[in-house]
Amino acid sequence: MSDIQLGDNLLFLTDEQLRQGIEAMFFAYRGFTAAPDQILEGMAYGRAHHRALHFISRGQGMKVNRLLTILGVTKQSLNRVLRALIADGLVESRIGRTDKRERHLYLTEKGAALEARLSEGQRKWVRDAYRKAGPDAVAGFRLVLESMMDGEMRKSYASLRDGGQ
Amino acid sequence: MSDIQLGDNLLFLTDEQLRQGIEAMFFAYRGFTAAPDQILEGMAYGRAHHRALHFISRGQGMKVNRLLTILGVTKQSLNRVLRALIADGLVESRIGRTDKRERHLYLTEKGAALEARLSEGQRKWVRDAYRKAGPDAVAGFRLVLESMMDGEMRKSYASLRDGGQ
DNA sequence: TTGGAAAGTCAACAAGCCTGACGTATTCTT
DNA sequence: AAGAATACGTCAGGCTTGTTGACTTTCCAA
Repeated sequence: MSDIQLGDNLLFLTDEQLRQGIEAMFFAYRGFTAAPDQILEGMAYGRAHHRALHFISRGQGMKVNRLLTILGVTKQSLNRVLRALIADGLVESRIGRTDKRERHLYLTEKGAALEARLSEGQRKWVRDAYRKAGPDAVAGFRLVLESMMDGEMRKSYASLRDGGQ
Repeated sequence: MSDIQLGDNLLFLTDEQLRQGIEAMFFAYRGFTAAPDQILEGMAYGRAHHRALHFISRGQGMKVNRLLTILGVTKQSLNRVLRALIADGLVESRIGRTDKRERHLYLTEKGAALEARLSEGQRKWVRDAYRKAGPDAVAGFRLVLESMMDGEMRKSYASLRDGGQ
């Protein structure tokens, strides 16, 4: 392919530059999941449980369907995870008041405690990286990640940020 | 925990900021893998095969052990993937000249063709995001990702960049 | 009242990771 | 020369997380 790509703003994006970005993303994501994975190993939970806890924590009372959309998995896949969390008393599933078909998901105290433990480890890890890189880099980091999201993702992302249900 | 963290350089890192970073990483990584996944679906290969092809392409003649370290998986796990790629004529495994225990991995023409197809899709995707975000943001993005890597990862990352064996 | 949406369940399966144990060829060390 | 170490491959079995397909229950709304 072409060696050099000059964008709108003279952005130099050689294939080599892009490859390095791809590899950086790969390695960084591994580190990103390492901390919570380590806490979870030995417990009967995995990454999927962590993700469910995280997003339920973010939007208490969230409907199952919304969680499904955010996670981007099938309901059958989520169901297995959710069933375990509910059975173990980490998540409570309450029937909707106005629409009784809906199930609203809440973390119990026990669930919130585990979520906090997982979250703290991961935040510390991100914070350390942010500190090393500095505030300007962080702003750029966020901007690129947001540019990477397509319409659906950005909607989920924004709704979490704004506390939307 | 604390609401506001003032770092060395007045970096503001509320828990909310950090959570958003975590979520952005989660969503972005989904998009990151979507393009190659789509190309691969229907073929008999998955993400693991893509990764192997990518890194073999980056370091032609790479030893199995090095690929193992980069990927961070067990040899049994890699072996299944590699066996398929070799059987299908995408990867060639040559016995080492100086040390005959070693196997050196090369992409065949066919392997290079698939790798290129996968890579082009992913590079296009990254390039689009980079364009949207702008060069300053890209520099920050890279800096944060590199800050996220621990020692081992950074070594792998740097060695690929420098063409080290 | 009937069609359809929302949620849940069961079954079967695959990818991709893991551990443990073992085999083989080769090279290094003593 | 003998034994230890290295590099790689393989068999067996298991776990998590994802998939599809088929089906039921509950409930809303036209």
